[in-house]
Amino acid sequence: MNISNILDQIHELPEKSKLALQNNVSEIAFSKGHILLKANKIESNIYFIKKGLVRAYVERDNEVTFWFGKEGETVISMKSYVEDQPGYENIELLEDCELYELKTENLRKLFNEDVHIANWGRKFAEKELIKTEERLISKQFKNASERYLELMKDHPELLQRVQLGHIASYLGITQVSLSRIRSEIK
Amino acid sequence: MNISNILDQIHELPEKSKLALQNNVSEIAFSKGHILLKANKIESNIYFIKKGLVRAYVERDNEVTFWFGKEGETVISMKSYVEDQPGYENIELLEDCELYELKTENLRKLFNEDVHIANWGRKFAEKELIKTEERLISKQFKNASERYLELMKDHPELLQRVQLGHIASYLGITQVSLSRIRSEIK
DNA sequence: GAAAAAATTTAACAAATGATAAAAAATGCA
DNA sequence: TGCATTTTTTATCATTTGTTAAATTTTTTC
Repeated sequence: MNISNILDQIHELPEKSKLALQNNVSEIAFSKGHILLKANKIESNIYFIKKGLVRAYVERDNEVTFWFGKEGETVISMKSYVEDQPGYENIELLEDCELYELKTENLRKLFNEDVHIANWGRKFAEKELIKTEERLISKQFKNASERYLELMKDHPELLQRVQLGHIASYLGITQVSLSRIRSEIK
Repeated sequence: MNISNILDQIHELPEKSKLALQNNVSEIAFSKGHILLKANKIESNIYFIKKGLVRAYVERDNEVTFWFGKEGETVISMKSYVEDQPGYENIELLEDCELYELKTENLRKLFNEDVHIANWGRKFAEKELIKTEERLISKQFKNASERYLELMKDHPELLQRVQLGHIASYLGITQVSLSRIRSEIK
């Protein structure tokens, strides 16, 4: 997935604005297991995933996974990006990844200079918001097995690429409960 | 809470841009029980709450409340606003309300014309996103009584203004469970 | 202020999920 | 290939939350 497609997929941009963004993007690769963003730290970059898979998790007694990101998606510490404050999430690579890197600082400059890029950034946040809102609502009505079936339907490839412990955590249940649910479904 | 404060609280705006926004805002009042936004309908306005309290809920077998809005907050069907598609939420007034009304269509025009307003819209979505993300994470680690205590701490006034059935639904539990939790805490 | 309606609590039992431990299966690596 | 490690499943019991119904309290209305 190339950077031009990724940017357009968020919101279409005039050629000139898109180039301005692309000029601030560099490519970088890390291998599986690498921690890309760290909790309790102000992050100064955002990343677009060219290839690979990552997860966001919060540490408490246990680790709670609350997001998976794959090709075309954006890796970002919202707290850093929006409020310039340390975020709560760690981002771990679940596969070797190729990434596009963009400095938040440069993006902010572009937001102030170019109305198209400002609206692109607005669309980005709006779309993320809708996804998050839908998950919150799903969590509020559906029990664990319904949420599992929903995930299988919407993102079947995740089940191939992610170990079940992380999936269970993402669904808000223990791995043991997920195993039980899976055995009941068959 | 006046419109100028509300707009600035989202993100500060140069005087000229703020006036451009304010010129598109009109005042309107409805009484308790009124349904301000309807599910399965493309909404063409957004509202800022000058005075009063509302809730957003989704209908299934039962009603699930997933948001409360009070003075200074924005009432919006994200699906309509972002994707021009019918939203899933109803917005009901829990108290008599005074509102500022803004046509989505006019706001969109301003987004394209004024970089300050585009960035204001970006900040709005970003801040809403952070709030939603925090709720999702809270839902993922915390059990019902922890979430109740958190709500009591962060928004104690809600408990005075909203009936417990709605609070229970917002917390993702039944009213009976909430009663049990409340009796165990005392 | 009394009757009616609505909201909240209590109780008893059912169902879903968690915790812990052990067994089985899959994966990684020498 | 075969051993060690990690992941997943299974089993048992504990805890939390849901369901239903009834009792109590609060609010609304006449």
